[in-house]
Order: sequence, then C-alpha cells, then structure tokens
Amino acid sequence: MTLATPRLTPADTKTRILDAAEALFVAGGFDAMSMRQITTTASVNLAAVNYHFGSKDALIQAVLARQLDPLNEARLAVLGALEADLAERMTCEHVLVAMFLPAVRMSRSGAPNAERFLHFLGRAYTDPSPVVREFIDTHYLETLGRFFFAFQRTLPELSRDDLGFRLNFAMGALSGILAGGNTQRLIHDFTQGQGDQEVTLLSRLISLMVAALKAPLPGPDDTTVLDAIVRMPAVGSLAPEV
Amino acid sequence: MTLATPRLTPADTKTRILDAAEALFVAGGFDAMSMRQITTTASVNLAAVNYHFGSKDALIQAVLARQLDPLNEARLAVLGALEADLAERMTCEHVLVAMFLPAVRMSRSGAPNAERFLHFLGRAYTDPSPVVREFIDTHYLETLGRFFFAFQRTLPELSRDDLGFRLNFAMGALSGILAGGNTQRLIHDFTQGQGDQEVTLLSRLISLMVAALKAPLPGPDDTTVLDAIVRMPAVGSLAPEV
DNA sequence: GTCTATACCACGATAGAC
DNA sequence: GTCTATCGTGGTATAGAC
Repeated sequence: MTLATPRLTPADTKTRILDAAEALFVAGGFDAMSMRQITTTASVNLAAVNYHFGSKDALIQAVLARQLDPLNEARLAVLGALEADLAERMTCEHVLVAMFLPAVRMSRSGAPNAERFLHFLGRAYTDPSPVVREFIDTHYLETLGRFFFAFQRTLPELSRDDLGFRLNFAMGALSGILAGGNTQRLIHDFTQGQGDQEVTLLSRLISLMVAALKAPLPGPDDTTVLDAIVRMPAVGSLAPEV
Repeated sequence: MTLATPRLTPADTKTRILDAAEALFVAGGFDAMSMRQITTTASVNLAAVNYHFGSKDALIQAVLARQLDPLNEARLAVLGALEADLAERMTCEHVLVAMFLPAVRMSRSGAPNAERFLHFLGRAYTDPSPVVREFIDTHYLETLGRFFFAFQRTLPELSRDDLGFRLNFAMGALSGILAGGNTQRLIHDFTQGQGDQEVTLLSRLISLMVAALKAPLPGPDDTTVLDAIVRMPAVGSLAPEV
C-alpha cells in the first residue's frame, strides 16, 4: 500500500507526469491528451515522457495500472473472503457482489479523488483507443479467469462454453451500460447513494446479470417456435438487399 | 432499390473512393486507413476525398450509410410486416427477430460481397473510433425509437425507464459479444449456418435477450438478501483503498 | 465542376548535446 | 536526467490546370 504522503515539496517528474496524464485522460480520453499538453501541464520537458515511460502508450498503461490494479486486488480479496466464509454455500450473486462492490466502495472512500474514481473508471472502460481497450482486456483476463472459476462452481449446470458465452454477454452488457448516455446518471446514482441507494443499484444490476446467467437453454421447442416466426410469410417474403 | 449494375466502364471517382475506403475499413478499421492509402488504392488524387466528401470523417460516414441504411430499412420492414400480421399477438421474441434477422439474411443473399457483410458489420459495431461510434449510435437512435415502441407494447409491465435500462443492457450485451474475441467464431457460425444453424444461433441470442428483458424486478426481499451479503463480516471488513 | 500538385500544421518519436 | 532540434506521417486547405 503506497502512503498518500501529502508532502509540500513538488512531486518528482514521473509522478507529475502521471498526475497530469490522469487528469487529462479523465477530462477528454486518450486521443484528446497530447504529449505536448501533458508535458506542459506537468511543467516538464516534452521528451521527459519518452524518457520515463518509453512512449505515450506505455504512459497511459502506467496511469491505468496505478488505479485499476488496486481495484482488481480488492475484487479478488472480496471473492476470496466470501469463498473462505461460505465455501459450498456460495451463489452467483455472491460472486457478482465481489465483482461490483469494490468499485462502489472505492468511490466512497475518503481517499483523495475518490469521487473522481468512477469518472476515471467510466473513461477507462469506454475509451475507444485500442491501447486502453487492450490493457483493460488483458488485465481483466487475469482476474476474469479467477472469477470464471467461481462462477463455474456456483453455476455447475452450465457448460464451459456456455458460461463463457453468457459471461461475455453479461460483461458486455455492463460495458454497454457504462458506455451509453446513462453513464452520467449511473455515476450520479453511485456517488449520491449512501448505503441504501448503493445497494439498490447493485441489486438492480445484479438481478439482470443473474437473469442472463441463469436463463434456461433454448430447447427444441424454442427453436421450433423461432423457426415458425422466421418462416412466416410476412418475414420470409422480404427479399434481402445489400 | 439501387440496381447493382455491373458496368464494365470504370466507376466514377466517388464510387471508387467509397469502395477503396470500405475495403480498407473492413481490413483494418478506421484508424488504420489513411487518406493516402485510400486515394492510392482508388487511384485518385489525395485531395479528391476532401473535394467529394469534405473530410475523412464524412467519408467513413458515407461508407457506413451505404451499407447500414438498407439494413435499418429492412429491420423496420420486417417489424412493420409482423405488426400488420400479428397485431396484439406480437411478443418481444417477434421484435427481436425483426432486429436480428435482416443482418443474417443479408449475409446470405446472392449480392456481391454478401459474405463480407458480417465482417463489415462486425467492424462497424466494434470500431473504436469516435466517429464510427457516433454514427452507429445516431443511426440506431432513429430505428431504436421505433423498436422501443414495439418492445413497450409487448412488455407493458415494464416502465419506460426500466425498459430503457434493460434495452441498453441487452443491446450493450450484443455489442459486447460482437466486440469480444468471439466475433470471428460468431461470424463463422453465421456464414456457415444454413437454415438450421442460423436459427440455432438466433434462438440462443434471443433467449438471453428475453431473459434480460423479462427478468423480475428486484423486490424488497432481494435487496435485503443483497444487503446482508454486503454487510457480511468477510466483505465489510475490507477497507477500501484507492 | 473535377482534378492535381503542393504547402501547412500537429502529432509521436528520437538522436545527441549538455 | 534533462533539454533542443528534427524526422516521418497523419489530416487538411488551397491555388490553379483542365
């Protein structure tokens, strides 16, 4: 754990660059922050970023890691604690709580920039730049593997492929919610929520996740019904055009 | 309907630019296609793009519109046909079929580049560039308003806000699936599927969508259960760190 | 109206002096 | 460690030929 030393002396170059980059990232995303903007804001030379981090890509990865690594650690800690406590009594709801609660917790902690944390998180998860996307995906993969196991234990009736399909579905859905125009409202709900609201939003999200995870596999009947729809005259008569 | 005239004379500059841009877009996405690449491939001058389209952004929008506008028209046509045929007997499964079937149909049509259509669609829905994203969102909004109405009629028990929340969830989920590493596999399933496979994948997708749309609202009981989880010693004792 | 040649400015990156 | 100067490439703007 890094001590948040509130020293009065100016931070060193590396930290100043990280802070400036983080602020500009939250404000406008990866593409909007230019090296010249970053170095000007941090009051360092243009070449300093390349010297300390190697490239703009490596810089943003350092910025992301500084915030997201503790988050993933917290997720794993909650998951581990729940598993130690409940063992076989775990449900997928517990796993979902382990996934979502730490972010909410962090945004309410007394730490500096706590209220900016969800802003940062929203940016990180929705930023269009490939560098950011790849970092998120990679760093998720480590944690996701662990959670995948946990989900598998609570949802033994699902095959490995099917669980992967549904998790992909559910996580994509969460990203979609964050990416949509509701982000501001969601963050507002998050930050404003004291206890009750926090739990309310969590339960709302989780109930949708659970529905997607526990939905019955489409049986032959469903296929037949769907087939009937597809072959309806009203649908089938429409010639496809490209 | 535009006639797919296979003229032997070289296409005019505008069309050549559109074709070249589309090919490069499918191959590598928006960022990877440079103006100089496009104009070289199309054998036109660098400034021709700016003359005919105004900017690179406007060009990609024209490329997207040429392919996606017919798709949206087909979606609306299927929806209208189903509504005319079924009236009050419509279910949300019918609406979902109207949403997803046209894309599958188009990819199987005899039109040129039909098999490339889902590749193109995958790119369009997952390209990280803000220009592409904004275009997709905007052009969806028109169609989505119409579909929102249709969903509302088949799911009267959901409030307007709640339906919006869940549709956002479901559509984000679909994008997530397309955006994930499964895209190639999904496309493979799509293209290879003759009838049966096509219906199978559709039914699989739709069953998840239906589950998310029809999931019961979390009642007081669920909130209490969740609250109990959140306040468990194992969870609550973990101090948040940022 | 169309098309071409060319100039412009901002970007990220890097070599080399200090 | 830090700085300046500079390179290559990106999208864009315009003057002028046809």
